[in-house]
Amino acid sequence: MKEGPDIARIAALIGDPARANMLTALMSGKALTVSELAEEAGITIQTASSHLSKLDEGGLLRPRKQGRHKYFSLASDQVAHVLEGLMGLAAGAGHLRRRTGPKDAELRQARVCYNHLAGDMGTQMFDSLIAGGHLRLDGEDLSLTETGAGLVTGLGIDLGALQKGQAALCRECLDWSERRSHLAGSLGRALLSRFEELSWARRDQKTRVVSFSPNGVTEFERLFGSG
Amino acid sequence: MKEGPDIARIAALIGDPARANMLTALMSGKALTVSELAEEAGITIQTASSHLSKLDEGGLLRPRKQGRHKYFSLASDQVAHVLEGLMGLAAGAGHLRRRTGPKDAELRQARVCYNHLAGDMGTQMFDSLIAGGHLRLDGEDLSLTETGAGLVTGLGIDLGALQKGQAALCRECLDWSERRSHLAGSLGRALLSRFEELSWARRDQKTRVVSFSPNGVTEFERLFGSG
DNA sequence: TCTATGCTTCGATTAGGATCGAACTATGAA
DNA sequence: TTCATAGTTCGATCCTAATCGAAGCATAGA
Repeated sequence: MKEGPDIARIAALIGDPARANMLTALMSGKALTVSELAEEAGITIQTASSHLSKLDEGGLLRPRKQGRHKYFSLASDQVAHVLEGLMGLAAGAGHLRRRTGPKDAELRQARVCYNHLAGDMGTQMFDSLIAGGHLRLDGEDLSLTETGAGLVTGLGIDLGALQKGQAALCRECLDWSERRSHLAGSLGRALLSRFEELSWARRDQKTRVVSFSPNGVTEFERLFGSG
Repeated sequence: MKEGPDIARIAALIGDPARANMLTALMSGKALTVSELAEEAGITIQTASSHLSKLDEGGLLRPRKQGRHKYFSLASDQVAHVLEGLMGLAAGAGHLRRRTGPKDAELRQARVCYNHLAGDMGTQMFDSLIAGGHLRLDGEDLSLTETGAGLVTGLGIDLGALQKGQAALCRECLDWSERRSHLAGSLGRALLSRFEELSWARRDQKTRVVSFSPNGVTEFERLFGSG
């Protein structure tokens, strides 16, 4: 009678309207701050903070501190999957929220974040590397797998030289427009440099926009295509 | 900001310990009466009755009156699927319930997930079917190949009858104890039924444990052996 | 250093709902 | 009919947890 995992704890976490609203907002895949989630749920920041620590403790969220902000995203695809299932039960047809309208299209598509690729293409590359098993995320630590090393070397990047430096090879970076992770660290920097060397991409001199050539787009899609 | 399906309402229904216990009991696939479910949850019949009408109103259960008894079962595979997903999250968060007894080991080896085989043997069968080319996984879609159809028919299952129903033939279901996929859908259900018909396996009356006979183990290994 | 902002903690209040006793209805058996 | 069993409804109690004001930290920027 009392066997199996404690499903009630998790379900009760999702079962509060305020928390459910926050989780629904996070289904966009974006990371959101405490204040944003508070507004999303229609409650004060204090209350939101309390809710978020409960959700975190329950393993549903993944928090990341960045400066004085604290970003939350869903802990895993598994969580998203369960939430979607619940939505299916609740309505059968209800669906996701609309996205925020693109303001500066070029910037949102591809731009430089310090020294690596950010924006839509940055997150796409990151997601593809994870999905393809080239990059592995263990808690906070990001590491390159063997197949990932092969992919990078195949692009003509000297991995040994990168590993000599004292900077981390792989790091997650969260940027403000997509609110999702993309690849930073020395590898992230090397990849963008390599794209430029291959004339796949070119940085605009005055803005942070990164423009891809037609050939660059093709190659990028071949390597990191979502289809 | 309050648009979209009301996931909180459904999750709150599952989030009460007493109701969660009843739902977990119903994961065995059997229909249970109000009194049985009350005992299962450790509450009085009055309270159980109140809970059950709420679950019914929420669309999670399917009630059937039979004489002066009222039998409840889960409303659909979809409900079972969400419950199994929640178990996966709970198990992942380390919120396993209480003592791990010998029952727990049996549950992990082979159990009923609503109406199909789960646990170690469930995932083993699934993996074997994939590896043998009997089942093909394309993204989210799972389909039976020609050789798979042959295998199933050879077991004495009427594939044509299954395909007539409106339920999906093959579906993936995530296993909370193994954290891997096993086979759900009408085919998953048919396979378990067939194992029972052949006296290879037998469901425990009170728990979700599935016990295989010595001969059943042999046959199962012959068909889905990992060697 | 000082100020502004983002978040957390503490305490008090309050509302919702889980629970059970008791009474009531419905079905089946004698 | 009368009795027994299964389930529902009602009312009162009680307890959990959501909520927010206020104060306390922590970080960024000047």
